[in-house]
Amino acid sequence: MAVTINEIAKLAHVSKSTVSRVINKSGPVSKKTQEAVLSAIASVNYKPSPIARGLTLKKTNTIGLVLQDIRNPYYALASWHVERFFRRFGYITIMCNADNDTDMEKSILGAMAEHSVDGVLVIGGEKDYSHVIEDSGQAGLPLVLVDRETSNGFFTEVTLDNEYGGQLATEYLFSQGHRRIAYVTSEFTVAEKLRRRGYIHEHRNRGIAVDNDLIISIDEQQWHEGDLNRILRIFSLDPKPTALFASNDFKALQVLRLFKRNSISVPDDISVVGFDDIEIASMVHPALTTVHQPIDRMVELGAKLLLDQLDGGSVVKEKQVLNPWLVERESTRRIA
Amino acid sequence: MAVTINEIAKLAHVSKSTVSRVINKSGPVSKKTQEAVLSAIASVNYKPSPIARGLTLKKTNTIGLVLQDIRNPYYALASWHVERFFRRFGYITIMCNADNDTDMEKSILGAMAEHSVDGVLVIGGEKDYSHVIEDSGQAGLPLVLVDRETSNGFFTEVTLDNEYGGQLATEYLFSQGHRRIAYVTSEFTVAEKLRRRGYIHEHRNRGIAVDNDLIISIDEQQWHEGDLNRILRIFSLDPKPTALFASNDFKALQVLRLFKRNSISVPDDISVVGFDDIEIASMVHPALTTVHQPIDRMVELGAKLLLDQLDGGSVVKEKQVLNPWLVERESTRRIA
DNA sequence: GTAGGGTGTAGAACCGGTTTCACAAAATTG
DNA sequence: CAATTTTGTGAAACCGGTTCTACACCCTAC
Repeated sequence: MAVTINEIAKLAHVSKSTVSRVINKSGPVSKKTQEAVLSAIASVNYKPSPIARGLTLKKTNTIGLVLQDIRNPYYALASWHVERFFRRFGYITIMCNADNDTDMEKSILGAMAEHSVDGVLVIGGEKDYSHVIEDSGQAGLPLVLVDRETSNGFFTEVTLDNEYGGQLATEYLFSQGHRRIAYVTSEFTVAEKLRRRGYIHEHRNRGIAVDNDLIISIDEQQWHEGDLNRILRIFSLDPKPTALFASNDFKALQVLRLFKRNSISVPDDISVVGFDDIEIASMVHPALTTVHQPIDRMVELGAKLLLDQLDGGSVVKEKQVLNPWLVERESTRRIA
Repeated sequence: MAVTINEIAKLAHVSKSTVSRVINKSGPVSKKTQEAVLSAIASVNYKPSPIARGLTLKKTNTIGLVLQDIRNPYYALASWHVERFFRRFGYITIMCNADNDTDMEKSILGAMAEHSVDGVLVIGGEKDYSHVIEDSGQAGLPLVLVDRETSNGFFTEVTLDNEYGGQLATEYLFSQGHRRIAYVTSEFTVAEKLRRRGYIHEHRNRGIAVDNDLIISIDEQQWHEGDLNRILRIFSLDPKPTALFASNDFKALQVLRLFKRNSISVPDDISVVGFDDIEIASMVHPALTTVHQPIDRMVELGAKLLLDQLDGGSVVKEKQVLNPWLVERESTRRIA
């Protein structure tokens, strides 16, 4: 179908090895033949096949991207950065969703190895990663983990300091005069557990006791009537909380909606802080004060580390931890 | 690195052609040798390389997905469906963002052809597609377009009946007793133009004159102060509109936010209808009444058509048009 | 009993590249 | 000017598969 190296060789009256040399500058070629080959290439718009090339070079210029669910804006944004980054360096990105399923993830990793990706970037996911060590170790596949906490030090990792983030949100609310701060979370993810730790840690720093009645953990993706009531019940506590910290923006938005329906004004009746700073956070009313997670930087750092590995650079089997920061918007206010 | 067909051949004391025959069931093999080969394969966990295979078979089990911007939830959802669909059939999806740039799109298509994808699915994008005909035609690459209006009939296409959708929204508002309906749009996309046509068409059907003062076209991605004021000015018209139709949910959400800031109640003071039914539409308060675009079906139909083409089935160079439907939520109400 | 028709298998060619090797011609050196 | 190195090039091997061809073997049939 497409034009091959042999035809170029014929056209330029040289051998295919010479053509290869010209293309890759991999050996001495006289000025004259080089021009002949180049013009032959140009005349038929020849592009060497990455497949054939990959066969001998063991390099496909393809990287695998494993994420949990592209429908989640968090991963969508991350994958946007990944694809953009690697395209700049001539790589094509293969994207697969693991849907928070470890088995799926394993099979995806297998498929990627089969398809001879040069390296894999894994973003997110909560379970420990030891089960893929043998697979990836066996394949010797360069692997970088972004936003995935693991206990072992086998991988190159980039994560966010979630505990510090939880502390940041809490500290901010304290600084705004709040003393009773509710915390809405789930115990699904490692990140959320760490954020909770930050919340508690900051209370300790201030010498303020943590009231467990203020911590509402809802272990459901979809909130039901009962869950909503549990949140509303914080208003019958004495003294009432004046602020609420949600373990992520998605939860914060649902809280915002709940309050609106029940004619509870934010931030007049209660201040609300989220976590992640997803795009919608600035679009709702009141716009959400939240802890910003610099996914762009995390992903780019991860991508860069992977690229370094591919280019034969030193392998950094090290955890890089980035810091979040607080973005002040309309959902919080200072109180007396 | 990885184990090859030659080692299997050696292990099973047969030739590599026999191994190939066993794997692909492409020729007669005795029971005994088959078992020997199979057990050799199992013993070392051999997986044939898709790269080497692709070289002769000209089939890579890879499909290219071109979209405008994965950060847009619309495309994110679409790509989720695409990836899921093709993975079921053993295909890997390569995803690239064109960022609404035709040149970029062209180069992406080139890169995909180079990487020998078996077919390409293009989702969205507004410009005419004729510029890629020569490229893709030359490469003979199977290509399916989803949600991309083209004038020529060169491609297999799946689109939404946007005009009907515009009509649907308008008709619904009429049926709820509204007579003065504002329309907020931009003239960027073909889809929006068609939706506007539906809005006008439905007015004609009802014998109601279209008031051009009610049509507000803002040709900016990001709305500024002046744009917002233009929208607010509809309330000084006489008679005031009682409903507003936005050409997409993103605009509708911004309108909702604008109204909230100006203490205009939705749906009490004015009803609002959007278009697309993006996920956030049901999460805001009041939840948005909108025209649902069945991206899932569109994408799956497109993917299916592409798959048919890959499997050597008949090529449907035909435009398939799906219908949207209205989803009633909280942002609209019946008036006297 | 031997010609004809399947099986079952190995060997070789091929896919489209890269790379090693050999060798001739040109350039450098003593 | 002979000896040696450098430069330029083609032939061949290789990457890991698939497929075509050839051939041996066994079975049926006339």
